[in-house]
Amino acid sequence: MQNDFVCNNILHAKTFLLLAMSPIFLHIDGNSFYCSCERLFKPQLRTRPVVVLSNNDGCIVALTKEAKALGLKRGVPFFQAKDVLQEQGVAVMSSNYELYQSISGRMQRTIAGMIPKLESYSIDEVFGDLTGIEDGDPARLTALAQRIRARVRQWVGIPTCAGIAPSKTLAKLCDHYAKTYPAFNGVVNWLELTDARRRRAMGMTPVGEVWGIGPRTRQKLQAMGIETVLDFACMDAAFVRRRFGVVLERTHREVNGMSCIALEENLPARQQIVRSRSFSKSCTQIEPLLAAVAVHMTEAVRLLRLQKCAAHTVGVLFHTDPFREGAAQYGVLESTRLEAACADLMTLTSAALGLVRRFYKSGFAYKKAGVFLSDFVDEKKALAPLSLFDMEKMDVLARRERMQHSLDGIARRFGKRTVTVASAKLSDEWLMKRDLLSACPTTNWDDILKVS
DNA sequence: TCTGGGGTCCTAGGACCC
DNA sequence: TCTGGGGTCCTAGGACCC
Repeated sequence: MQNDFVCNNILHAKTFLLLAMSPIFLHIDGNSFYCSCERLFKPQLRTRPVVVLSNNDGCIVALTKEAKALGLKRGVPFFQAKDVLQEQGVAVMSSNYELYQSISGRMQRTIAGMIPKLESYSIDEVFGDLTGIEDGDPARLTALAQRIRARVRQWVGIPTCAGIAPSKTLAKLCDHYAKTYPAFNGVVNWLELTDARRRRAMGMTPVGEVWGIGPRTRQKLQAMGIETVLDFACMDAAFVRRRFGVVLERTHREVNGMSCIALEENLPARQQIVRSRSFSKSCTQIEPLLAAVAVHMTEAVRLLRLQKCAAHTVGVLFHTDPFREGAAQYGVLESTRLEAACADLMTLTSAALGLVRRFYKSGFAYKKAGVFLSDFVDEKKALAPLSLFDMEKMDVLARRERMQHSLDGIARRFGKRTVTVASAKLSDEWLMKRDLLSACPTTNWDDILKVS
């Protein structure tokens, strides 16, 4: 009996070890996600190339494959591409994050209903853990991925691609292959590829496509003759570590099929919150800076309270336009540590506005402003440092906290722009330019589609 | 004329301490 | 002749991601 028990345990341990050593990851993302969201409620766009612009309609951040086929590229300034866009009849849209966030939620909830463990990695991407599912049978895992794609397509209306592999980095690479080569029909499963095919695929892919290899590292690698993913995979691990550090070493292992980056189901709380925006045009007065900081602080505090934290440090940033050569430049990045951590709009806003007044200099044309919060503590511990010595101060803070609570309620019920601090209304000349903005039919009653 | 915004992690170097 | 060594904390800068 005892022996059986021990044997069983060893067996279990072995199975567990085996599973732990060979996890299987899924990566799914929306095809040209922002563009697909725009197409969702505008069927007439489905047959046209579409691009979506960054904030202030600055540059192209998302394009459909039809737009890519015209030679357009991500990151190109709008004004440079304007002629081509017009000539080719490309539909051009401003970013509508409210819409994209809402569609993203639908997409991720749909996927979450089909697999046990999910990591929401970005607005249009998820990782899933398929370890132990479908008996680990590669063909059945591919079929599962196809079912997920079909359901997202049907329920949400967004086209996706998927990759399956023993590491997150490889799963993402497989997804890239699925997008690049239509013959795969939207899913590439590393486990189903022969060794020769894997090598051929890696040999055809530029090393910069790997998750974790940015422009800088790509340049350094290329200077050493490393051009493709295959070249990179064949490098000596110790050399990679010595020359590039532990981060790239991890990526190198992942590319070789060794999982080093775990699935993170619960996103760790943020350690800082930054809100900033470029202005639609440069501003020389202090009022737009104050207004922008007040508006950004409202949103920053909303996020802070969402993760149930209080901030001990509050800061502001504002600067002139660095792209304007010859113009006088001035920039500020200043913060202050509060006596006690807090999460109320009044205290944080007045601290931030104080910093703006203190460091503002006239005679400059400002192009961007923002706020940041850091040094977070749990909201329940926020008032602790004061509690014994300064009852009066604590009373004020507690009252502000109660008021903030009411503000939260109003924002939830009537919308987040219903009540705001007066400074936010000082000026609107800095507001973002979004000339080509679409409606928000999934989050705004007034925009709901009418069938008649 | 015109060039996004919001994050994270790692490393190197300096200050300080024992 | 000869001048320690290790730990911690902080900050700035660099690199990456979408």
